[in-house]
Amino acid sequence: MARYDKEHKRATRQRIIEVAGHRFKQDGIDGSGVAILMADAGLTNGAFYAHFASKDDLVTNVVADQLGSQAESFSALPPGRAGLEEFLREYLSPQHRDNLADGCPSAALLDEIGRCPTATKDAYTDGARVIVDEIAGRLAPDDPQSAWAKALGLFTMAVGTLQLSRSLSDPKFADEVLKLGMQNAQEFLR
Amino acid sequence: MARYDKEHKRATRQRIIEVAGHRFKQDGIDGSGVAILMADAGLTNGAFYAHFASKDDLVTNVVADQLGSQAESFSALPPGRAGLEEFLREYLSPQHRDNLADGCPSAALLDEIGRCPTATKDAYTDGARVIVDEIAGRLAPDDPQSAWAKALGLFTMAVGTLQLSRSLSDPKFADEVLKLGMQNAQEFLR
DNA sequence: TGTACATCAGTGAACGCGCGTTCACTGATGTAC
DNA sequence: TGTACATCAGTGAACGCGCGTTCACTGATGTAC
Repeated sequence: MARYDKEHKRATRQRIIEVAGHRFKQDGIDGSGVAILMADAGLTNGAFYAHFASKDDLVTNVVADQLGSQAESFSALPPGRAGLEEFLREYLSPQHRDNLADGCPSAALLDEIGRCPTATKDAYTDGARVIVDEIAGRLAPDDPQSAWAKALGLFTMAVGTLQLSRSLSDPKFADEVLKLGMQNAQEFLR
Repeated sequence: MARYDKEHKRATRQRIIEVAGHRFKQDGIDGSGVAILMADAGLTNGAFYAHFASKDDLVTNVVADQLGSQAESFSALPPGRAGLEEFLREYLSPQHRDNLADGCPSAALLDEIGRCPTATKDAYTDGARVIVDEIAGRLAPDDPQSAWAKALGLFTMAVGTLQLSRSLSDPKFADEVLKLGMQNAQEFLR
């Protein structure tokens, strides 16, 4: 029935979602037009609407995908606090700061997501819950509930620290912010 | 010599900077066109370039103005830690979360500022230094240096917490995030 | 095995619109006499 | 005091451009016989 492999269209759609994730984080959501996203995916702009109802629809899918990937990346880490500390060390590194496109979606997009329609915020809400759960579970494996405040503190401080370091034109100051951010994070882990 | 009061043009320029601050925080920098900024100021778009060299130039001035105002607002607070706690209580309130336009420029614009040209980041860098200094001075009046890490932790966590609360579609979750954020902030103040 | 056909992912030009920016101009103002 | 003039902050139409979206179409594919 289908002219192409059943998977073909699904794979293309997924490819668009992934390149859009990179582009959005690099240039912002408002700053990334549909035409360039499609060019990134090796397609022309007209094909976009065979995959998504609108740019907003894509944004919602990108947010879900990005948060999902980030949550998944936790499973590649050593278990418990050790893995969390490793995550934070990479998170608060100059490499992560200087590589917007491959980095944390929250740090790159959080204040734009705050202005997005409800559907997009829904996707973000679901994704954020999973990530904070994961952090809390590593802080207190026996009673994650009890560590939710700490987990939230770690998450928000890490996001804020990365954003701040990215907004400083003085490289020494920017590096210092990351270093002190890691110091504060370790305070949370104690 | 001048047809109008010497202060007239300066006042208009300042009015544009202030309404642009509100609009940028509400709709984002990319999301706010020059025409609507000028309409907000009660003017037409053509007059813009008598006051600023470009939109980027305005953005830089807005960032400096916004951070300066925020720094100034600290002087209206009670001295020492008590004032800091009062500030944080207002900062992490649902009212602040739901009032983008009058709120913290960092929470509303930080990841957009991270993508701005150097001149804008310079303005942000100067402004941020003053604010973190202010926080550190309240944490450790005798040796502000020693409290810089803590001050930075408080600032980044507060910014991240507000941004997160604004991005959640579940109102209970969003309120909980603010509550737990204040709990974490108090941990820093101890 | 070879040919005619139906499918449909993707093309690329076009839509109206708002963007940042330019510019010839207007008209209210303070100054000169 | 009253009139002609110079100033210049602000007007509003226009520029080329990229935006999100639409649509008639192409052409590679798998199917039917």
